[in-house]
Amino acid sequence: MESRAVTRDDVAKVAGVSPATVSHVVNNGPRQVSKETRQKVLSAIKALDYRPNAIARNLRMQKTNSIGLIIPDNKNTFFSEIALGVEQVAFDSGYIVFLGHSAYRHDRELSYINMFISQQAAGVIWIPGSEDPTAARNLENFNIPYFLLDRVIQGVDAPSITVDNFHAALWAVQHLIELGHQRIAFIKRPTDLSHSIDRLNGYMEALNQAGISFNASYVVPGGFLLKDGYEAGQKILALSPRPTAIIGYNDLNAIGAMKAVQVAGLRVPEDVSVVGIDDIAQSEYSCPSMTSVRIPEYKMGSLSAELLIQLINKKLPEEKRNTCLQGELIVRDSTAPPPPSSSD
Amino acid sequence: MESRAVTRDDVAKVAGVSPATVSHVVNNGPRQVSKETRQKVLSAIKALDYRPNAIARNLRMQKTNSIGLIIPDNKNTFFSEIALGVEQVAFDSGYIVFLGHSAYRHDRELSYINMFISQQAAGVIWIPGSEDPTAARNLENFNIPYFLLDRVIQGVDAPSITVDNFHAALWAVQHLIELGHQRIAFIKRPTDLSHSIDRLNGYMEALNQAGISFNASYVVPGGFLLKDGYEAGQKILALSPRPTAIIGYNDLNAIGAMKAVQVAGLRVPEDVSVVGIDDIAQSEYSCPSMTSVRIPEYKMGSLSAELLIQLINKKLPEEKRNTCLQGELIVRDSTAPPPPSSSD
DNA sequence: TTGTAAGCGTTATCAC
DNA sequence: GTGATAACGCTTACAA
Repeated sequence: MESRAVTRDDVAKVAGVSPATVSHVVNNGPRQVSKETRQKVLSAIKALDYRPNAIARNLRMQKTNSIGLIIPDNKNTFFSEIALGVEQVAFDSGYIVFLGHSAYRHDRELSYINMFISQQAAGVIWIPGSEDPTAARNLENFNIPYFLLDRVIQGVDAPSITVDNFHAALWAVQHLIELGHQRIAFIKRPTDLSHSIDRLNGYMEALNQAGISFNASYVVPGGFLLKDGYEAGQKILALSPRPTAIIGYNDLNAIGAMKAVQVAGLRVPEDVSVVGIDDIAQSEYSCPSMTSVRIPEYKMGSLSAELLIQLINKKLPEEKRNTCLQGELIVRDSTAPPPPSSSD
Repeated sequence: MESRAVTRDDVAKVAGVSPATVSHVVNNGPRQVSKETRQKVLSAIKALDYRPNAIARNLRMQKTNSIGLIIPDNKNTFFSEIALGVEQVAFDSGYIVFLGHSAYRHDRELSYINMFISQQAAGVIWIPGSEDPTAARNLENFNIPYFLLDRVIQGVDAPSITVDNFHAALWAVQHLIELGHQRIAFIKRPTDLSHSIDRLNGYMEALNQAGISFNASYVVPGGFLLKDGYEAGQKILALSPRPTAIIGYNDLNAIGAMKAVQVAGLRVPEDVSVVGIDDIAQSEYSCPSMTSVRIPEYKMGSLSAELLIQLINKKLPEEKRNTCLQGELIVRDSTAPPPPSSSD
């Protein structure tokens, strides 16, 4: 039962050929094998149910076909769709994906990077959960190609795929301003990273362009879950004068904020408009009155895998080294805002 | 730049000791190393930034520390939480996870199983997307321990962690019957697997126990996404006499059905009650009036990894080979149903 | 067209 | 307490 695994030499023995010939049949080259010999080898392989040992192959070839992927949290649909995109492309290209969660912690990030180095990963795709450049430097020291996703790290000049977060937020605010809103609240990420800072900057720039003065109390921190948005929404609704619109820095907290509005007995969008940045929670069904700036997260994953594989094969064109994807405004609340209240 | 990787021999040379000694320092044994020698080795390791090559180690040891995981679809929160649970436990135990998506297709499932065999995975965790036993047989032939998650395969006697789907559905229906409902519709999985059959059986058994005759037209197929539930909900609302309650075979299609109810100008739960099986979409915020039977999907993932590792180490107690987890009824709509319509 | 053998970076079994 | 050396299963240059 607990018998030794079938190796290439076993196949060679049964087929009555040399081990090298078996290799050349298995790999379809680089040497020619006569039709007759090939047939003998193939039937021996089938008879023994021989599976080439990828570990031995990897050691000999000094390279693997595995790609390391680190995302902060697979519970967050934004990241799980990215992981899906990475896996699909990797699979189609014969790569296999190691999945790690950083939980936004740099020590876990670093552990995974070090594991990937040990495992001789062919490349790494990675959504940084912190600003620490150590992990990136490690990969560089070991010449492992990598792509940063969604966020960049200050001082690290690496291949990356990001989203134009500045314009995503800018468009969201402009949309609301066009509808006549003046008091626009913004739920921001509690601990800032490059992408959340960009969104906040887009928010401020849009206000600035419209000549609306910035009110710091309208910027409320909140996590990215429904309950976080709910709580942030409650804080926002308690402000005076009450904002007439809320932008969530992601779609889930926007939906949570929307619930807070409804629970407070107010209507969306007649009393308070809500806009989410990103739209993975399928708002057209769950929140038909919520406008969103849709971010192509699946595309981020699939594209990053595609480009990483090009990078591994040293075929990545320079102009694709840093790609920035645009979000798309999906308008679902065309209703005009309420008439200005007395304090305006 | 493109220099050869630092190996154990390089470290030995710099430290002025033999390669074997380096190994024993790196692995903390099995041999004793004098404090002085150890220090020389450690500083050489640091100076050269030496990382042991896991591939070479795996080949020599004839085993790896990787676990293969196959889920149908990472976009589905149910599966992505499972993946999260698996990864957390694996990481804490020093294992690394290969992630594969089957997309419910057996050919992809089989491809991944074969990749895992090639990669000499220490174990496999796997949510079967089909009833085909081939993949399971393959793992058995290669003595790779595995756990089936969420579903079982007919004719395959394997370690498994499942959910008591029968009672999950039974409780959902009993809850509705207690509220006075008689016409209860059920959104079922379009293509049946063991777990969805169990849910349907639970539905029928509860009706049976309550002496309510089964109405086949009240069982409507629908996928597991919001839009699928929305469409199934529309079909259900068009039935005559109209059901007063809808059970979704998962929470997302239940939420979709709820939207259909609202769009039709009806109230939830006064006109139509909705119950979802599972509750990962955080219904307390997104659908405060939807009752759910919560299924512990994170626990499924973490427990499966824990037990798989025990199985790998031949320490799995027989009684833990097949575990069935219970769902939990979360009641959010205590409102009584509308008075019976004329046709009753 | 095929066989032989070196070597990938480890661990483990020998000696010393 | 330490140093040589034989595997592990494979790819591939070199012989035949």
